[in-house]
This record gives sequence, structure tokens and C-alpha cells, in this order.
Amino acid sequence: MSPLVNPAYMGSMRHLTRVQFDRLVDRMSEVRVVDPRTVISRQDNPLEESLLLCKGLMGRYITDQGGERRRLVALQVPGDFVDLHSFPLHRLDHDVACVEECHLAVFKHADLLALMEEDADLGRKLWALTMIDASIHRHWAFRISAMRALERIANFLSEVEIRLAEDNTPVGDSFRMPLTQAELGEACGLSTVHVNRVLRDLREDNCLILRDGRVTVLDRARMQRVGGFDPYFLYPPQNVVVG
Amino acid sequence: MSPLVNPAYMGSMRHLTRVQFDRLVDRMSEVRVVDPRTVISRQDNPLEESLLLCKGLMGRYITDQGGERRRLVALQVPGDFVDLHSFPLHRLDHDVACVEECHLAVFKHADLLALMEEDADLGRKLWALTMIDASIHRHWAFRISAMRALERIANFLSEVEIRLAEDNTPVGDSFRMPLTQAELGEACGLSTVHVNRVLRDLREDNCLILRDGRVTVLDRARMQRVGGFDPYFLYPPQNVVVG
DNA sequence: CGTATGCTTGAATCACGTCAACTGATGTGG
DNA sequence: CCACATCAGTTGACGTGATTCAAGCATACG
Repeated sequence: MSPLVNPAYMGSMRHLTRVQFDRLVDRMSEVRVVDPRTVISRQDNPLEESLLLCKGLMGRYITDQGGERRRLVALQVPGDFVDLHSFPLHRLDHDVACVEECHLAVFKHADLLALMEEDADLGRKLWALTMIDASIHRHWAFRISAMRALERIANFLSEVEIRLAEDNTPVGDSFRMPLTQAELGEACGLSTVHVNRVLRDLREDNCLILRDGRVTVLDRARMQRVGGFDPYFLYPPQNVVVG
Repeated sequence: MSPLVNPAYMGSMRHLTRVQFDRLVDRMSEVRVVDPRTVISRQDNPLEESLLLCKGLMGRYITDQGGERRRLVALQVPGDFVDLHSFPLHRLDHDVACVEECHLAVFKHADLLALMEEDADLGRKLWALTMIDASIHRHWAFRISAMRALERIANFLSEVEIRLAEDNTPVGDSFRMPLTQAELGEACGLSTVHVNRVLRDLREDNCLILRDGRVTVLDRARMQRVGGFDPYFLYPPQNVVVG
């Protein structure tokens, strides 16, 4: 088994107290290492366990009937449960897949149930985690609905920078962002070609550079201003510095 | 006091058993009647109660900093909790407002907490309700992101028809849909003018007619086909017929 | 009465999508 | 080793779906 990476107290896990986090990790079944692009679960599959992302990026995807149009409806970063909503719902309305190689801590629903029975407050914290997830969904809907391409991309990258902050070993003013331009388009409701042009504009404006899976932030204030970015929707835990 | 309309066992309440529903209603504090366009709560307001919509339509709105761009990110119909997510989150990331006159059953968070302690299964059902809400958010993001205007409107109206089904006294093949064209645009990410043109197209295609706050469905199969509609994301309760 | 609100339509504009071609990096098998 | 395929990125030309601006109409309301 030998979990190469154990769950770390980071990202959304910081909404739990340290004690609650340790109590949760005690219930973990195993850590799985999953290849890039692997589909973890598909729409309508019955699920009996939930997965905590320890390393790597994952996405949640909605595809239409024909299967030709696919959209990224959520991006999960280390410290996120990727399918905790399957605990109350049992089946999901979307697919879950790895963007890159991922390490996933497995929690059986039966074990989560037992844990919540002995710590009701932790149960409500887990509920709150799924509600922050929903807040992010609303923000995504707003972003796609109300913002133009340039603003969308700047806003999206501002969000990702904050959510990945703890996962990043800082390299100057850059952060890891392994989504391809096509995947960025799937997330922001834009064609690959247009994403490419917007990124050129942002680069030529000395705002940011996306290259080789890294975003180099040339002017953070500008990036967040261009993106009309307000991190409220992320419900940042108190002990994490934002902005 | 005299609640004109008491909570009815309808809509998303059907995910609860009849016994659970009665147990919930026992904990109700009061029923409030609220004027059209009233803002019930604003972003960041601390909340200590949640509201169950008994009659009327309500919306959840995100506005940007300037306040000039407002979007509808959720529509609530009778049988929906409009802000149950404030139970785990305490503050919301958006505003909640009435579209028309509404009747709202009030549940204090302290009472919900006590109820969930004595019926843990009901607690998980309430969690599930908020997760269906999140599923609808994902669908809205997909709709705005992946569909063109005609498809969006047809899809939106297909969704609303099903969600309002139990609330409707059937008048031929029509259902009540009191959103203005401007509000439809706020929900679907379209300008008022374009919503108007799309509605003209749908009318001239003998698909549906929106007039005087009612949608007359001329060809339901066509409406759902044009809208690429699949009701999976609504997680319809077993005892309700869909389609 | 006048004013506000919702609906409707036309004309001009533009943001973005589509199609197509080309580059460079990486990988693979003969 | 080279020939070839594949994939991410890039750019130009062109088309179009949707926005914006503007004007006009109908209804409701004080």
C-alpha cells in the first residue's frame, strides 16, 4: 500500500480543527495513486466511498447526450474532497476524472457515517465543505454568465492561484497550473483558439504569462482587477492568508 | 400570524418521508408573507434561520462589485428551502429575493439542530437537498457554458416546467412562469433583447409561447429536444412522475 | 393625464467561434 | 537512426450569434 503522500492538513481541510482532521484521517481506508486522465467515476455510478485529493488536480465534467460537448464544472485541488456529495446523494450527476497523476485518500461512506455519529460537529463541517463547493459553482455560473473572455480567464486564474497556494512551492511569482488551453476553455466556456488569444493579450499587457503548465504573475493587482476578483465565495478559513 | 399557506409536502420536500416532513413542520416557527421584489437577505449577512418556500418564486442573485451586473444563479420553487446552506455556512455568498409575493416557513437553526440530533437520517436528507441544489448549479453552469441561446431558453423552461409541476393547477398545456424576459436573461446569461428574439423563434416554430407570465407548451417533445433536456440533474424523487 | 414597466423590432457593431494551416516538442516503431 | 504520428500551441481569415443603441407600442398605475 505504502501511501506516498498522506492527507495533509491543507486547503479546505483547514475548515476542520486539527483534532477533527486527525480523527478523519484515522478513518481512511487507503491512498490510491491514479494515472493522468483516468476517469474515477461516471455519472449515475453508485458510490460507496468518497475521495480526498492529496496530490494532483482533478476535474468534474458534464457531457451532453451526444458526448461531443464536455465542460469542466469544477476543479479540485489538494485538500478537497472530490466527491463528498456522493455521501448524501449516492449517485452523481457528472463524471470525475484526474487531470494529472493524483493521490487519493479513500473514505468508505460507512466509516464516515460512524465518524459523524461520534462527532456531529465534524459532520456539519463536512456538510459545510460541500456548501463551499456549491458556492464555487455559483461563482463559476456567474463568471461564465456575466464576464467577457479576458475577465473570465483572469478571474479563473486568480481563483486557482489562491486555491493552490498551499500546494505550491513558490517559484518566484509563479504557480503550477497544469491545465491545457483547451481545458481552460472547457472551464471558462471559451474555444481553445479564443483562450489562446486572451492569454496573448494578458501576456502583452504584462499581466501574466501561462507557459509549460505554470502561470507567472507579472502584476497580481492588475490580474485581480482585470478579473474583477473577490475571494469571498471561497469562504477562506481564518488561518489562511488570502489576496 | 395566521399562516395563509402552510408548508405542503411537495417539490423537494418529497425527498423526505411523510413522517420526516411532519416532524420538520412541527419545528416551524412561523409563516411569513413577503412582498414581491423584497430582498430577504444579502451577501455576508449572518443568518440564524432558514426559510422553506411555500408559495411564490424566489431567486438567488450574485452582483459584482459595482452592482451593475446582476445574475440569477438559482431559482427556488415551492417546496424548496431557499437558504438551507446558511445552516452549515452561517453567511451566504449571494443575495436572496422574492420574484413575486411569497409565503415562507421559518425554521430557526437551533431548532433544526435539535431536530437533526433526534433524527440523524433526516439530517442527511437535508444535506441531500442542498446537494441537489448544487447539482442544479452545475447544470446551470453547463447550460450557460455549452448551449446557445435557443437551446438555453428551451432547456431552462423545460427545467422550470418540471420543478413547478406540483405547484401548478394545470391550465391546458400551460404553466405559470412569472419571470420577465429581463429576468430570464439574467438566468440564462442573455440580453433582454435576445431573449425576446429567441422567444419569438420558439413561438414561430410552434414550440412554446410565453405570455402574461404563463408558458404554453405547444410541443413538449420538441421543447425538450431543442433544449437538449435530460432531467437527471434534478434527482427527481421516486414518487414524482417526470417528463 | 403622465410616468413607469414590459415587450417588440430594426440597424450597427463586436466578441467570439469555426475553419484551416503551420509550428515545435515529444514519442514510437521500423 | 529516421519517418511518422500526435498533441499543445499559435495565427489569419471569415462568418455569425449575440450585444448595444434606439425607437416605438401597450398596459398598468398614481
